[in-house]
Amino acid sequence: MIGHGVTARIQDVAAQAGVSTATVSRVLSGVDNVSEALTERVWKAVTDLDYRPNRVARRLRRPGREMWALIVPDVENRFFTSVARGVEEVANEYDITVFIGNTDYDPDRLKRYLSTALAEQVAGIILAPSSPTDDVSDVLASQIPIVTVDQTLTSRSLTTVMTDHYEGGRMAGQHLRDRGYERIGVIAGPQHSPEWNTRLEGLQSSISPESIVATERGDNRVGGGGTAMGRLLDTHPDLEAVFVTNNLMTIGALREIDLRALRVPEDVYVVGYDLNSQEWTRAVPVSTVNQDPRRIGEVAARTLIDSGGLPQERHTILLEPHLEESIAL
Amino acid sequence: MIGHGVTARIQDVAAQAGVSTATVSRVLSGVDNVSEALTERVWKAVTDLDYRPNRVARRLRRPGREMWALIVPDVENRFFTSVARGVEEVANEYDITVFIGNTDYDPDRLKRYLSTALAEQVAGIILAPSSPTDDVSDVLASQIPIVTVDQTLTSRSLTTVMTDHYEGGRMAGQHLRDRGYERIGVIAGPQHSPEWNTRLEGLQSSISPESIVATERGDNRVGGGGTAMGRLLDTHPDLEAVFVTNNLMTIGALREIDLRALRVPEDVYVVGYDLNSQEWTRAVPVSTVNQDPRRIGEVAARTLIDSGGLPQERHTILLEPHLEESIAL
DNA sequence: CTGAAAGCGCTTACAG
DNA sequence: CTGAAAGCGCTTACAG
Repeated sequence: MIGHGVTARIQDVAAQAGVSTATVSRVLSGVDNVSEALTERVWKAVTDLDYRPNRVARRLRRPGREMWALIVPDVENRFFTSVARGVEEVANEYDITVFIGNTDYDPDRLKRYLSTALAEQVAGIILAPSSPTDDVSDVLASQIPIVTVDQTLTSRSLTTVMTDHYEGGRMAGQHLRDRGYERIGVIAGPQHSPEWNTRLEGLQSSISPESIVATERGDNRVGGGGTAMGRLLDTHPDLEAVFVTNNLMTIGALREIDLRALRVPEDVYVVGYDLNSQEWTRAVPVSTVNQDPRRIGEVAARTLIDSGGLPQERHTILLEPHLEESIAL
Repeated sequence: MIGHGVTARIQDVAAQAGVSTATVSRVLSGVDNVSEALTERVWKAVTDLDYRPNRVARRLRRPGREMWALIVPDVENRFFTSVARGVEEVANEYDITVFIGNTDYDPDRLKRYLSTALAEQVAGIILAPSSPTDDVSDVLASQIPIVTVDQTLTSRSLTTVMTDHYEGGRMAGQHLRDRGYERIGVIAGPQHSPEWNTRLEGLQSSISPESIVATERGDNRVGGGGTAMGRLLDTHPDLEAVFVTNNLMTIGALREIDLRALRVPEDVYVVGYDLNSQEWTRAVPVSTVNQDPRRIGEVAARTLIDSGGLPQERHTILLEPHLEESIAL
C-alpha cells in the first residue's frame, strides 16, 4: 500500500527501487542513459506499484507537451467529430490528451476556450474556426502552435489544413455541365467567409456564368439550407439543379424539395457537399463533393507534431475532395 | 511586459499590486476575506497584466478539480456527441475542462483513457461503457467519482444516468399493439448487454409473446442492423413490423428494407430508437422511441458536481423516453 | 552513470 | 486581514 492510499508517486518508486527520483524519471523518459541494473530495478518497482506518472506535475515542470486543445464550432456536426477522430488517432500515438471545446459559433465561447487552452498550458491548438474573423490574438501572443482546420483566418498567418474547395466547386460544376444542366441554383455559406466563395469560384470556373441563375446564402445549418432552397424554388420555378456547399444545408435543401413534393433528381438534381450515405435512411440519388475530415484531423495533428512546439509560418495544406456520383444504396 | 514575455504569473500580479501571492490567490478564489483596498489593487493588476491563473499549477496543488474525462465508445455517433454537449454545458458553468476519449469499443483503449484520466488528476469521469463488463477497477481504487451514462456496469456499483429503456420498450410495444400489428420482428443489441434485454422486456410487457416472431441480435452499427433486418426478412417474409433498439441499426434496417424494394410503412412498419429526423434527407414514416442525450449528459455532469468530489453509492437515474409517431417532414 | 537540490506556479495551513 | 513559507509531483541543470 502506498502513501496516501491512492496512487504511487515517483518517490515511492524511487524508495522501492533504492534509487533517486531523478533516476526513476530518467528511466521513464528514456532520454538519459541509466545502467542496466538500475533500469531493471526501476521498472520492477514501477510495475509492482502500478506507478503512473502524474501528468499534471509533469506538465507544470515541462510545459507545452502532452495536451492539445481542439476547438470546433459544433461538436454535434459529424464533420467536426470526424476531424476529432483523426486528431485523436495521432494524439494517441504520442500519448497526448486532447480536450475538446465546442464554441457553438459564439465568439465569447471561443475566447473562453482559447483562454482555457492557454491556462492548461497546452502544447498546441487545433481550431476549426466559426468564421474567418475569429480572434486568436491571445494565442499568437502566447507562442503556442496553432493549426487551423477547414477554414483560413483572414487576419492571421496560420497554418491551415483544408480541402481544396476550389477544386470541389470545379468538380461540382463539371459534373453539372457534363449532365447538361443549364439552370443551376447555388446555396452557399455566409458571404463573409472566403471559403464559400472559393467553392463558388471553382464552380464558376467550370460552367458558364449564365448557367447560375441564383445564389442564396445560408447559415450552414439544416434550417438555413431549407430556407435557401425555398427561396430558390420560389424565385426560379424552372430550376434544374442545385449545388449546396455544406452538408447540413444539403440536408435542409433535400427536405425542402421533399416537402414540396418534388423529386430528386427528376425535378431538381442535387449536388451536395460532405454527404455521408452511411447515415441515410433511404437512397437519395444525389451527387456529393466529399471531404475526408478524419484525414484533415490527422494531417493537422501531424503538423502540430512536426512543428516541434514552435509556431510555424503560414502554410496551407490542401487535401483533395472526391466526387461521389448519385449515391444510392 | 512580463517575465518570460509569455504570460503573467501570480508573482507578477503580486508585485504589481504590492501584495503577497497569497493575497492574490485569495482574491481570485474569493474564499477568504481580503480588504477592499487590496482587492481592488489586485483586480487592477490582474486586468493590467491580463493574468490567467495557470490551471496546471493549480491542479497540482489542489487536485481533483476543474477537469473531467468523458469517455465514449464512438465520438462519431451523434448520441454520444449530444451527451458530450450536455456535459460541456454544465462543465462550462463551473469552469471545468473536459477531455474526451474515444474507445472505439476497444477495452485496451478504455484502459488507456482511464489511465490518462487518473494521470490527469481529473475531478470526475463520465463513462459511456462499450459493454457492461467494462473494467473500471483502477478508477474505483483511485476514489475518483465516476458516473456511468447510457448503460450500467454489471460488476460494479456505480451511479448511472440512463433512459428508462423498459419504458421505451413498453411504449414501442403499445404503439405496435395499438396499430394492430401481430407479426413483429425485433432487432436488439448484443445479448450480453442487459440494457437491450430491458428494452425487450418492456416490449414484451405490452404485447403478447406470440406477436414477436423473431429476435435478431446486432452490433449496434449500421451494418449489423442491415444484416439483422435481412435475416428477419429471409426467415419471416410475412413480417408486418419491426422494432429496432438502436439508432444506427435502425438506419441499417431501413436501408435493407429499401434495398429489397419494400416500402415503409406499407410493407414493414418500423419503430426505431433515437432517430433524429433533423438528419434525414427524406421523410420516412417511421416511429421512434427517443432519448434525450443532451439531458443525459447534463444530469450526469450535475451528479458529478453534486458528488462533491466523493465517490457515490450506487444510484440509477432514469430519464423518460419519448415516442415520436411516424416522423415525417 | 547517479543523486541532491532547485524550481515549475500555484494554494493553504500557520503565525501574527 | 495579511504574509512568509511549505509543498503538490515531477524534471533537469549541476556536481561528482
